[in-house]
Amino acid sequence: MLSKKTKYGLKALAFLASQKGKGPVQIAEIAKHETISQKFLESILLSLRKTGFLGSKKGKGGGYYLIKEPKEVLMTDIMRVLEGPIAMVPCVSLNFYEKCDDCPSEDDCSVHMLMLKVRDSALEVYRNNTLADLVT
Amino acid sequence: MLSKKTKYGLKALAFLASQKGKGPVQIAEIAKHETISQKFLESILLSLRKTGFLGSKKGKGGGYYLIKEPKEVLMTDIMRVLEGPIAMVPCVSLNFYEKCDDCPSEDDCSVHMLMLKVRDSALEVYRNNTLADLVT
DNA sequence: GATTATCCTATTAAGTCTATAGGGTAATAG
DNA sequence: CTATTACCCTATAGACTTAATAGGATAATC
Repeated sequence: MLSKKTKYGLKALAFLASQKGKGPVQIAEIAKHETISQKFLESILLSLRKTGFLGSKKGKGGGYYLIKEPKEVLMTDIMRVLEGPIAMVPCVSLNFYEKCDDCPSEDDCSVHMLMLKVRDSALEVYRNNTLADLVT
Repeated sequence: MLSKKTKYGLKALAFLASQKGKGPVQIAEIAKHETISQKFLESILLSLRKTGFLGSKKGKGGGYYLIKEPKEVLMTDIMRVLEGPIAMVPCVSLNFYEKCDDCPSEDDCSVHMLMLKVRDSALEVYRNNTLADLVT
């Protein structure tokens, strides 16, 4: 299940991409347009700023804006920041690898190979889509 | 994230597939071999029996056994029973469709199309893998 | 009829997710 | 310089889900 945080984050990013070139957009405007709790959205945008996707400007006329061109922003990078690992088990995660605590051996795990295939198929989608693809 | 229920269920099914032809296998034996809490596994096996994947025999010499040939059991069917929807949002789910409560319109949702692609890619993997593929 | 092993319900402990509260800080306009 | 605007940051609470446990009921076998 996709978390609300990720879903709202994606919607906000897509909205900002569609407003590209019009200067900073206020949280309140994004929240209203996408029907998202403003306070919750605030924390999501903050994390997107800290991870380098968004810039912000304070005070009157301030708001959030995209730093890169939508076409340059891969879905893999967005998803990892918002949702975390793309893999469904830590033992097949590229960026968040961990040994599964309930598995004595990865080679003997009947689930390992299947989840590897699922991860690869998801990765292919995310690698072939950018923020620009969310807008059109 | 894959739930423990699903992971344990898959491991149990794979073990039963590897023991195919040796008669019923006791819960205790499966739990020990896969290092799973026996009581928790009990409830998982029960749900797999109620959904037609496993048969069971009570009393001495009893246990669980596969009903179909491992090659005949598609991963799509197993995953839907154990994990639930394959889609990451209800609005792109084939078997568990629901309108997203936070979306006024699916056509205007920037996330919808992407999640459709992710679902399709996962489906392709699950449709091309059977229980037999977990064993080898 | 004693033993074995599945069947079934209820409950709890832990963790995560979503959202809210309440104020602090910086920039801008006049 | 001061009032206003809008982002910044931490803490916390409520709801929900998951993982696991407890305790016994039921059915089959020897």
